[in-house]
Amino acid sequence: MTVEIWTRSRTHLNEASPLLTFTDGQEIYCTGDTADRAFRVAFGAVRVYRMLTSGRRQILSFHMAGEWFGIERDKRRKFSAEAIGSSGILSVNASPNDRAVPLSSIFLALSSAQEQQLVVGRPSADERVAAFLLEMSARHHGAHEFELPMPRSDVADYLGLTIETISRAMTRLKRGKLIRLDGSRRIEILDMEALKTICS
Amino acid sequence: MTVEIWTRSRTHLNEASPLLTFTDGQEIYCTGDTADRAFRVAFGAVRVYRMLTSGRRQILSFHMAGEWFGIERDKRRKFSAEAIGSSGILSVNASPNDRAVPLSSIFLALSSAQEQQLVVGRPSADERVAAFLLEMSARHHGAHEFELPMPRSDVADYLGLTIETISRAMTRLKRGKLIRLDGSRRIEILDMEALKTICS
DNA sequence: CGAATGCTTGACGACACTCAAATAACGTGG
DNA sequence: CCACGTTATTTGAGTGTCGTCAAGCATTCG
Repeated sequence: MTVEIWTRSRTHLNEASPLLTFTDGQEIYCTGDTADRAFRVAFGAVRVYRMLTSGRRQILSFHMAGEWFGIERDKRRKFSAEAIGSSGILSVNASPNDRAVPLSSIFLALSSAQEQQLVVGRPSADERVAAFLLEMSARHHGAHEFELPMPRSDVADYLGLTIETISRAMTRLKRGKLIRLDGSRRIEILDMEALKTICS
Repeated sequence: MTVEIWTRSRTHLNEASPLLTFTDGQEIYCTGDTADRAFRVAFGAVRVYRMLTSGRRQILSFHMAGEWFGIERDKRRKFSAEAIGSSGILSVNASPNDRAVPLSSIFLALSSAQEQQLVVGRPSADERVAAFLLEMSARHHGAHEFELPMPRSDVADYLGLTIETISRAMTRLKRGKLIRLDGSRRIEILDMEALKTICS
């Protein structure tokens, strides 16, 4: 159930962009839905994923404040989207070739997918986790210290690893003085260059 | 060295689309080049890839006749492209938001990248190889029998595996009567449903 | 026919997954 | 504010799978 709070802006004269609020884990859209609208994160975060019949979940992308998501080519959605924590989402009634969705955001989605394709193609767990931390840092404007909005299970399904392997990789990076952990969510990158070297 | 043979068509009044021919392994563009043109495969095939400092090569995508490639967001190319076998390429002088490049091809690139992201995120070699064979079949209009244009080493770098693992997975699928091999390039899919089941 | 290349198969080690337990973090109600 | 229960994360032990190294085989081309 989505609750409409207030109308934030209008991108087109006839298209309202209401701000919807979602609680942690709440569904924003689902595989099979008609893909007749695009979304933008106002606050909080979002995960876009697909379930396999085996029960495995594969997360394609995370989206933070300001980012567009839900841009799909086909009429019916191939993926699902959920809020991570309490989140605010702007919904735009827009077909894919509508100008309400900037072309740059489509290219950004392409670029991100290609980048992530290369990350999960890496053989080593440390490389994937290092790449993930660098991506998260970049999303926080290159900050060396930031908070992960998602639990380990999300990171695991994003990197194609298990939570145990994520945890062990984190521990190795911690022992190597590349990062510092404050709780499991708060990350401080101590050696950015070393992380980049791991990713080659 | 690229050889211009003849002018195939004109998508804009001021933009020629010459047909260029490339030999096996010949470079079409390279990381760092200015991304001021898009390409389309006339015949043959193309691999788009990136080299890591470790010497590892990661192939992002293969492109067959009729497909667009070389569409990148940034001014300078992040990837390289090579011909697979003797290939003909149409070159279009076009910026990303130029209408010479159809929006649908950008969405196709996005969709393909997301799909491949999910394939390489799978833990098992058999799943990746099965997904690859299904993709290749789909590219041949769903044919059950087709010829792979690329060697095992390309498949390996595309799936994030080694040639040995590719070979073993192929052998397992062969032994399970899911496929038949005629040489190493010619594939016949004997049990399409079983392949799809493997991919869940 | 011989050499070169590409593919397959085998042996072995390293690393990630599974199952299991311990610890830490979190939320709730007293 | 603390005690408790719940969930999340870390750590440990053992197994399976993939990568590495090496050899054997097939295919192609001169």
